[in-house]
Amino acid sequence: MSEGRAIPEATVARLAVYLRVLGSLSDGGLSTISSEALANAAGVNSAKLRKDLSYLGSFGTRGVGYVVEVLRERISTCLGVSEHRSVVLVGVGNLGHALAGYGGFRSRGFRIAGLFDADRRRIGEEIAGLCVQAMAELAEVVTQESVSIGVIATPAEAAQEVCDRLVAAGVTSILNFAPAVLVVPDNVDVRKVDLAVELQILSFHEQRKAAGLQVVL
Amino acid sequence: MSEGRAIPEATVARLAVYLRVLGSLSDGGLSTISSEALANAAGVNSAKLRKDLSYLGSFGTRGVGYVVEVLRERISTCLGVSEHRSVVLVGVGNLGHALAGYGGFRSRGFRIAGLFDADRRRIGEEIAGLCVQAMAELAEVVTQESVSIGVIATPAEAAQEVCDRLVAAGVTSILNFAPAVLVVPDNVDVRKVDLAVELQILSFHEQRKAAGLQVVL
DNA sequence: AGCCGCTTGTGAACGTGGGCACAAAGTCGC
DNA sequence: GCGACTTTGTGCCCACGTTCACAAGCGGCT
Ligand SMILES: NC(=O)c1ccc[n+]([C@@H]2O[C@H](COP(=O)([O-])OP(=O)(O)OC[C@H]3O[C@@H](n4cnc5c(N)ncnc54)[C@H](O)[C@@H]3O)[C@@H](O)[C@H]2O)c1
Ligand SMILES: NC(=O)c1ccc[n+]([C@@H]2O[C@H](COP(=O)([O-])OP(=O)(O)OC[C@H]3O[C@@H](n4cnc5c(N)ncnc54)[C@H](O)[C@@H]3O)[C@@H](O)[C@H]2O)c1
Repeated sequence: MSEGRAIPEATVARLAVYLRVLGSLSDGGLSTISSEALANAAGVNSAKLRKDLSYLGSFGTRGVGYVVEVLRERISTCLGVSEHRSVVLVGVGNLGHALAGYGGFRSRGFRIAGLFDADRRRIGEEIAGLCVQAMAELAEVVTQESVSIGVIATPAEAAQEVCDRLVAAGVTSILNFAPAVLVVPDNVDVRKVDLAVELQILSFHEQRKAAGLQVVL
Repeated sequence: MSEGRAIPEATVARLAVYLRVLGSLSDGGLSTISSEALANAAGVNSAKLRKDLSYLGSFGTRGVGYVVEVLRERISTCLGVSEHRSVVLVGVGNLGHALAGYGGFRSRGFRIAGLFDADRRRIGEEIAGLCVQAMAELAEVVTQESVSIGVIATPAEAAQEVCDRLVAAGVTSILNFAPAVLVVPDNVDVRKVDLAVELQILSFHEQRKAAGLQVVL
């Protein structure tokens, strides 16, 4: 199966996980790995893993497995992180501070090209070697540094406005931490992370478990 | 369709979103809402929304829509957040601080029953009215306060160990922010939030868009 | 060189979820 | 009270994703 084939959304998400797991493994000095072993480490079914990898071409060796370095290379390229990709972060409050200082960004293929906030008092503050800038400078940084991804960590009320400014500046992918539904043009991708939603899903299953016990009693 | 029916995972996730959107709307004084309007606000298809709600029973009024308060009540109950549910947070570093201070927790049905860290220097520190406690006290708090959900915000290396302690203490749902695959018993649910994975998924689509342009040129 | 055992890559079956389209059921105006 | 209009609830079908199972392929051992 060659490169040009459409890769399912679910597969893309797992590829990112495989890449992370391979990162830990190759530190361990392992040079090849079987689908079974990698699948275990990633917490998925081995057939699924093989099918996922088959979308990238077939470069495993039957009877042996996959060469770790080739695999990493292949997945990185597919995900577009074989060289660092630039992101901007808007909203440097509680959450924004944590994100700005987070090393996992860089080690997994991203570079923070700028921090932005609307609050004058925050501007100029230095976090992890970067200065917080005014919103007015957003467009220039996005253009200058070829930023394609924007992260929103402002309050929900400001999210749509910030989103619009990011899109106007040329950003075509947005990761939104604010609990708000964003409206964007067709060519822009949005992913959202809502902590409360995650907890509520867990809560739902707790509810179920409790109900199950009731029946047993 | 009555209560006992199995609710699809995808529906549960959306119910949580509907609940959030209803929160903003009922502040607006609206007493009823049509599936069309709510679907728009939540960014989904109206047929899908109606099907989702139908799993909770049929309590809409044809020709009118749904009574906002009834709807909120119904979804809250289904998700098990009609009264506050207790959670503990382990790992009060950069991310943990932000989470501990986050108001969206409480307003969406959760109460932080305890903050825990392995670092002696962090113990005793007060955040949002709660003191950081030693890991040794974890089990007691979980039991005492009927905590069912644990949030892990420690480094990846410590995640499995922390997870094991949470499970041993009686926690049956875990939200994991550490980039690590957790192994848990069957009766325990795990959800993970991995920022880098989210960014890599966006990056993949950027890659695609760029490839599309190449073809055009 | 040939055979054996291991692992990949994938066809086919199955299950879940999404969306259309419409009948059923209610409201509102007259 | 009746008819026109609105909106729900859902049957049906299609697309996507998961899992099983196995033939094909490769390395290593004799
Ligand atoms: N803190 C958490 O742990 C957490 C967890 C999940 C989700 N969230 C969400 O993330 C978002 C940020 O949370 P927080 O706790 O960091 O809030 P915060 O209030 O501490 O920070 C928000 C920051 O955004 C800035 N801001 C406000 N309006 C802006 C605008 N129009 N343009 C640019 N910057 C603007 C503010 O100046 C502030 O610095 C919120 O939507 C929150 O719901 C937070
Ligand atoms: N900071 C971010 O924005 C961010 C974003 C995404 C994911 N993450 C992940 O979240 C986790 C925490 O990130 P962070 O930046 O807050 O790290 P951090 O180092 O600032 O905080 C980690 C905390 O965990 C505590 N800890 C370590 N081992 C422990 C143990 N065995 N038991 C209990 N507590 C222990 C430490 O004392 C520290 O307080 C990491 O896994 C990181 O990869 C962080």
